Amino acid sequence: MTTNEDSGIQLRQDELLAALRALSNPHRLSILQWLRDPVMHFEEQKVDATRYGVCVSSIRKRCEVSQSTASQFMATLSDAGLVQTTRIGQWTYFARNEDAIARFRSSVASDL
Amino acid sequence: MTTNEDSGIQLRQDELLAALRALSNPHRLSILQWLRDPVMHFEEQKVDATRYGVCVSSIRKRCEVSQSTASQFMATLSDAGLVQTTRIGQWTYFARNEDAIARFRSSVASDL
DNA sequence: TCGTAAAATTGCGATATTACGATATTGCGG
DNA sequence: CCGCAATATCGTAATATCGCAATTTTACGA
Repeated sequence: MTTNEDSGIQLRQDELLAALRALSNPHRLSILQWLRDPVMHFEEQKVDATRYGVCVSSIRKRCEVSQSTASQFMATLSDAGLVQTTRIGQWTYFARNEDAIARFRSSVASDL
Repeated sequence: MTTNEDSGIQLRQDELLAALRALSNPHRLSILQWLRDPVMHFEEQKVDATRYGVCVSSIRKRCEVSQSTASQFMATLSDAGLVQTTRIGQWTYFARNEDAIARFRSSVASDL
C-alpha cells in the first residue's frame, strides 16, 4: 500500500521543473500575472472572471496572438498545474490554481 | 547585527524571466540546488567550496556532460545573476548569489 | 439535424536550445 | 618563452519550442 501524497506543501522536482518551464515564456508569465486581477486585465465577459477566470478569446486579444497559440499557452500552464479549467458551454475558462502556485512558491523558497 | 537590505527588493520583469529561463533546465536547476551544499554534492577541491563555490571541472563530473556544456550552463546561470564567479588562478569558481536568489524568491512571492 | 461559435488539435516553417568537438584564451610553473 | 591545465568561445548537428493557418472536436440553438 503506497501513500500518494501529491497535495503536499511542495512540488516534486519534476513538477517544479514543469512549472519553471511553463513560466519561462514572456506571454505565459504575463498571463498568470494578469489572472491575479482578470477584471482589470481582460475584457468583460459573460461569467464572473474572478470566480471562473477568462476564456481563450480574451487571452488571445490581450496577448495579440492567434487562437491556437493562446489555446496552447493555456494548455501548457494547465499541464504544469498552474491554472484550473472550467468548461461552461462552448467556453473554457482559465483561473489561477492558487494552491499549486502556493506550492510552487514554497518549493522556490525551500528547495531552491 | 546585520540587516538584509535585499529581502524586500524584487527583480524587474525581464530579470525575473531570465531567472525562470535559466532554471527551466534540469541540469541548471540541479546545479543551483547542489550548490547549497557544495562539499556534499561535489568532489573535494583546493579552495573552500563553501566560500568560493566549485569549479567547472567539478560540475562537469557531477552532471556528466562535456567541459564546454558545463561552462555554458554556468554562463547562463551567471548571466541570470543567480551565481557569482571567482577566478583563482586557472580555475573559475561558481557560488550561489544568495542576494539574487532572495530577490528571485521575493519576486515569485509577490509578482507571480 | 443543420449552421455557427469556441476551443483543441494537427502540421508546418522559423527560430532557439542543447550538447558536443575543436579551437582560442587565460594563467601558472619551469 | 614554452608547455600544460582549466576555462571560454566557436562552429555544428540534433532536438525542442514558438507561433501560425488549417482542420477537427465540442457545444449550443434554430
